Amino acid sequence: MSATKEIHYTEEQKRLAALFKALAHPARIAILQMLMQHRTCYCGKVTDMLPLAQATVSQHLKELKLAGFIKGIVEGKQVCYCLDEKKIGQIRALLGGFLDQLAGNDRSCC
Amino acid sequence: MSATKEIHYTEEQKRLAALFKALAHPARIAILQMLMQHRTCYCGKVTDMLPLAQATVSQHLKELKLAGFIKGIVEGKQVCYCLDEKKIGQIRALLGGFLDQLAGNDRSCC
DNA sequence: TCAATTCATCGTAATATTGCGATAAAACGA
DNA sequence: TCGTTTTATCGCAATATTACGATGAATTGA
Repeated sequence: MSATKEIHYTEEQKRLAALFKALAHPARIAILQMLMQHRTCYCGKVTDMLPLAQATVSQHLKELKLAGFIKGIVEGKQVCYCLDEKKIGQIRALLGGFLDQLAGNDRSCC
Repeated sequence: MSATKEIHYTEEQKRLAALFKALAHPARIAILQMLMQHRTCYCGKVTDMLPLAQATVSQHLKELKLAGFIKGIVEGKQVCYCLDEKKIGQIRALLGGFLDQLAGNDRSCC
């Protein structure tokens, strides 16, 4: 086993992968699209619009929140979820930058 | 259970999620970055540069290929992997479009 | 206070992903 | 032909994800 084998992934690689992973489920895509379109973004409303139980939706919301895509503001009994525009801007720069590099590359070897 | 509960995810949501999932692992990010930087893109070379066994790398390459990011051209004993620029262009348009929508949104409710 | 509502968390089952060694398949060179 | 090299696939173990019902915590309204 060569020395390079010992090298771990870079922080950037781990960050990119984690962000992509947060988007790697149709339910989470659907939630984000929902938050783009509606103002009504209470957890219950989200649950109504997805083919999932409330506990499962709550879990997906938690993941999106952890990754920085959304924030949840407690409003009495309910929790209002909405897009975290500031963080999404940063995320988009990161992920978009990666995709641009990928597409902008001109090193076809085959 | 309401009628809306029966609704499945849209094809677009499933497609986006599947593409993001292909990028949701640091090893696959590393492979793509490697293919961006080097011309040498044989499977063995990729294996040398990752902290993974050959069988595992082969698996990751397969996933990237299935998702459309790379193609593998058999050259004698070896297989030359490289970015599939055409498909990556389409993928970038799709994923980038989603990210742009997400970021371009101005409906903060909180 | 009490019941109802809303959401999060816990425990758990089912499934998917990741990783590896062993092995198969294909091509090459001697 | 035979051994070597390169890559893919198989089988399996470990871990992670997904989903749900049950339950807990907080708030509201009666």
